[in-house]
Amino acid sequence: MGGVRTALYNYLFAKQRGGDFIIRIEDTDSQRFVPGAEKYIIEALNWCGIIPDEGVDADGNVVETPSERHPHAPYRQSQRKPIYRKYAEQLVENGYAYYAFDTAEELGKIRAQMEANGETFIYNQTTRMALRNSLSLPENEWKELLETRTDWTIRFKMPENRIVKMDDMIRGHVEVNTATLDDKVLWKRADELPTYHLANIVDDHLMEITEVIRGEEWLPSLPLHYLLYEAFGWTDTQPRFAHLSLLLKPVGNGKLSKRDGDKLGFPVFPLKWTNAEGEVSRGYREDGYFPEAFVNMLAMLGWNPGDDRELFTMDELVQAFSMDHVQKAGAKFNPDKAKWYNKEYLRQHSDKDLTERFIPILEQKGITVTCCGGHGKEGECGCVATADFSTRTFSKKYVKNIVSLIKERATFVADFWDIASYLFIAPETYAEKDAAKFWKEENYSLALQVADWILAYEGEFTKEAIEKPLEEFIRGNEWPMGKVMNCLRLALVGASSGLGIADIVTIIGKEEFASRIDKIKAALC
RNA sequence: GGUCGGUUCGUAUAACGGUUAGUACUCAAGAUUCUCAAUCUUGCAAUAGGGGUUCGAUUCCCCUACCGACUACCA
Repeated sequence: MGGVRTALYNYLFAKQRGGDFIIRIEDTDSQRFVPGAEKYIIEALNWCGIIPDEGVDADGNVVETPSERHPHAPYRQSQRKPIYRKYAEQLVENGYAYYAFDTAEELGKIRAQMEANGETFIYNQTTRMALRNSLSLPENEWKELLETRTDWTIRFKMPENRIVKMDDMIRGHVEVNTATLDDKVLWKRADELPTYHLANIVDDHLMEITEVIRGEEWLPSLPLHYLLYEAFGWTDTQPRFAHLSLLLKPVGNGKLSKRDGDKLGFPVFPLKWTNAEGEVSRGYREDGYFPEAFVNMLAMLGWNPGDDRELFTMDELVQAFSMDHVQKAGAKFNPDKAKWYNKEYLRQHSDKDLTERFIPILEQKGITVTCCGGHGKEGECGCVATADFSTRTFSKKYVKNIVSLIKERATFVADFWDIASYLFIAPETYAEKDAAKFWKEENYSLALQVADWILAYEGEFTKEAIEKPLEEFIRGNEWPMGKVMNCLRLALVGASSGLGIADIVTIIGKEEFASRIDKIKAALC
């Protein structure tokens, strides 16, 4: 979710200014390669409607060769391997970086030892001359190491006492003294790949990036990045930066994690994700969220339009987005609000669309949905509502009629079944509490008379037509409306819930109505 | 520990020196209906604490507290 939000803000910002949104795959850590992750990211963004202008082709593949539309390809850093070394070495030549020969194990040892003494190890001005690098070693020695060994790195030579003055589009002016910073590794001889810092600056420069909107975790690296632009002499085209606060867990402290989703019952991934260990994380898509709702909700988590509006299409977001309304503080994610957004979007969807989405669920429940009337004429499907309860076969129009009546009651399409199953299958059982409350002889004897009246009704059998006369009949007899109706409801629904009686009987038809009345008589009388 | 960032109802946020501190979600109550939802109305509920600056601070400054990020040959 956090990643999608970051991408979304980048996208909105770019589109608002007529810019391009570029996908670049930063896969410089061969140790942490996750199969399928790249494809997942692109599919997720695509589902959200965040379509890159560059980096990914129409088939959703990361572009490997430059072309007119993709002048900056390749977009995978692992494929840009040859580019970086010369930039790293240029830095060494100009005195901004140096070769370091300490192995990860050696440094780990020193670090552990110092921590045992309550000290912190930093590879910087205070320690670098005591370590093994091209600054501390005699030239002939380090040159030999450079030739013979393949596990050295290039480290940035952090200036000793400089205040780096930075600007962040969200946070404003930030200053850091370089004395507190360390000599970060920029390039690794072992796999001939850069680290994030070098790759990011070089690629942003080469790809003509004008704005970088990224997570808060990068803020501490910003001085290094500023200094790198300076060392390369690229300050005039240096991008502007914005650091987004993190998404926090709904309860307690800390950032949102997979665990929270599992524990509190909401997805933290846009799409279902299965990791290498086979652990499955649920996704918003699979949970039945509309992408518009997901995106809208995410956009409002840490940003506001400056007024009370809450519902935005992607285009409206592009219009309204503004960096100075991005929140500085971390935002706790609220799963209830996510559901509310989905409910809002659900009712905006057409009955036709919702019907199509409901059909697969019905089929899973053993319901057959057919074209109406079986006339099979092209383009006339869905015109007549038909229902056959014995074979559980219903026409599309029948389903659509129901959808239009129940969609305001649902948050997800998947709720439709729970809300309306009794319109497809007669109740098997009768809710005990409701039966005890309403199914008393003085009530159901009247209700059965009402049922007879309904069955004998000769006019047009629609809700609009029978509603009034039905009510007048009951009131005319001075029968208790609530009690009578709830007896019928018990027969029709099996519980004390659901649509109006007039709605139900006219949807399921007289025949099914009669059958349900007979059924409850046999069961409860 | 150090560096940096942050702090308005439970949550998301508005108010960019002057408001009875607004809105949405959640929750509660009422209205409505044949029930349940939906809907409508109402309600509960906040400027972390302490100092300044100012005629006046949610807003500017400082301190404290708390939260977070970073502190890898990870991104």
